[in-house]
Amino acid sequence: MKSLTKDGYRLLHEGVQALSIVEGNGIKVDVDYLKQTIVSISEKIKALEADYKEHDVFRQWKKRYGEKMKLSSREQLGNVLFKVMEYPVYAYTDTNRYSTDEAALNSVDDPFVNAYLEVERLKKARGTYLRGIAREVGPDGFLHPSFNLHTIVTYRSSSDRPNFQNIPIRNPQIAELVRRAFLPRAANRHLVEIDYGGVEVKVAACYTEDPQLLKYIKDPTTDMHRDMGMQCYCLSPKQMTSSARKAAKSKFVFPEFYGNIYTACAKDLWKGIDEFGLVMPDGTSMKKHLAKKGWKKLGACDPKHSPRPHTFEKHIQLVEKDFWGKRFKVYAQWKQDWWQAYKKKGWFDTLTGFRIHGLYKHNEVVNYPIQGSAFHCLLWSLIRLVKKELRNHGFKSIIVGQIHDSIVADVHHKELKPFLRLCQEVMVDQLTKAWPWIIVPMEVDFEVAPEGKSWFEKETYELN
DNA sequence: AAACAGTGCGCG
DNA sequence: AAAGCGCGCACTGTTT
Repeated sequence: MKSLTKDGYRLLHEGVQALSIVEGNGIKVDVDYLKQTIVSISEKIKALEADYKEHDVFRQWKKRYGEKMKLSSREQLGNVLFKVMEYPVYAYTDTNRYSTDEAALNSVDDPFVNAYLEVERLKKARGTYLRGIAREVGPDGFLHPSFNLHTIVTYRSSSDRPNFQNIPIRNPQIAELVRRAFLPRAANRHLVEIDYGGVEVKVAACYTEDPQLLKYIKDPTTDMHRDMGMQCYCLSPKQMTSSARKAAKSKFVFPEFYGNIYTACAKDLWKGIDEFGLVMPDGTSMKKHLAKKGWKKLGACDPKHSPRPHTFEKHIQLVEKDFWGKRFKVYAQWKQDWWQAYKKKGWFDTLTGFRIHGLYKHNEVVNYPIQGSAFHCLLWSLIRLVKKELRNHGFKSIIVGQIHDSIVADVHHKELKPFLRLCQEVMVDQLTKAWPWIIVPMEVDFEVAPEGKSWFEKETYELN
């Protein structure tokens, strides 16, 4: 990090100061719950592993490795499945070993792998999270994760000891297991999360000034993810569902914005049909519906070969072409121009006051300014709240963490509404005034856990 | 024993 | 133009 502007320097300097206060505040942890849960999960893992012996894969594994057999060795498992038992190889790693991630194991039609994946999920929760948190928690029952600003190439932040920015949430069972350990610091307080809605898309619109993207953001009657759901799965407005919207958002729109290509998107959208339980309103299956539309099977999804006709892959190739060629063509042009300018100069500037020098790939050059500046919106607001507003208002409520586009706070019950109002004023009104390059409306969403209850129990909260 | 590369997986 | 971006952490297997 050389060549910063004065504004950029000041943001990081004050950011470090504000985050050190957040680190000092810390988060209350239910240590007894952690201890008990580690024990009960260990018993569950033991019981599940006892059933392994019934399976052929386990017997073959034992036969091949004997004393050296290790259930935690994916390399051994890969050799047993793909070499010994000769299941079809799903993929290879960078160093030409058998790929044994979740997708590769799911491709194997054997009951053992389902049990194995379930146990591995529990072990991840126990090891990285329950034990990881228990190891770092202080004798007073508070956790003080570090937040770093000076080591991240994109100009976002990171967190460690433990990493507070990757606590499970997507898998509801695992989320409950881990998040029940996080509590407010007193029975009359709430854990609260305030997040910027769609901030990366909004910042992308500020850089690219794409009129279509701006319209989607400014006109609340439009919905980009809904439109893309209809297009990807060939649905009419009446056939469209919220699950198809979610699938399109996470499997097409965001990946495309970050530079993924249609082959990978097609594969994920196809997988998403089962993952999101997508069916037609009349009960017919989504795959049958797509076949009727002329897309009969997934296709090879190999970037080296062009897609075969009547495949879903072919369809998504056309959707992608429309996405960048028609729908967001100004965004596409911006990416080209931005990349060309970088190649000529050797650096690029962010809207938040940084000049980024060095050797970067195309996707990095077009993604970093957007990811970095989106986080800087959060950082600016956090600084203003921690170093100024919360003090001036004499609040007992404090900020205890930060997750890229959201703030986690420990809030006194009596201060709940004024605290949220203040956050909204800083994160929306004050920020927009301070940074005139923000040419779209910002918004924040609130989640609040009941008084004295854990982080797992947070719920959407309407401020009025 | 410590360090390293590789793999996998949790989050935004 | 390249074939999504970033981060931290646990674990294996190998080397120092």
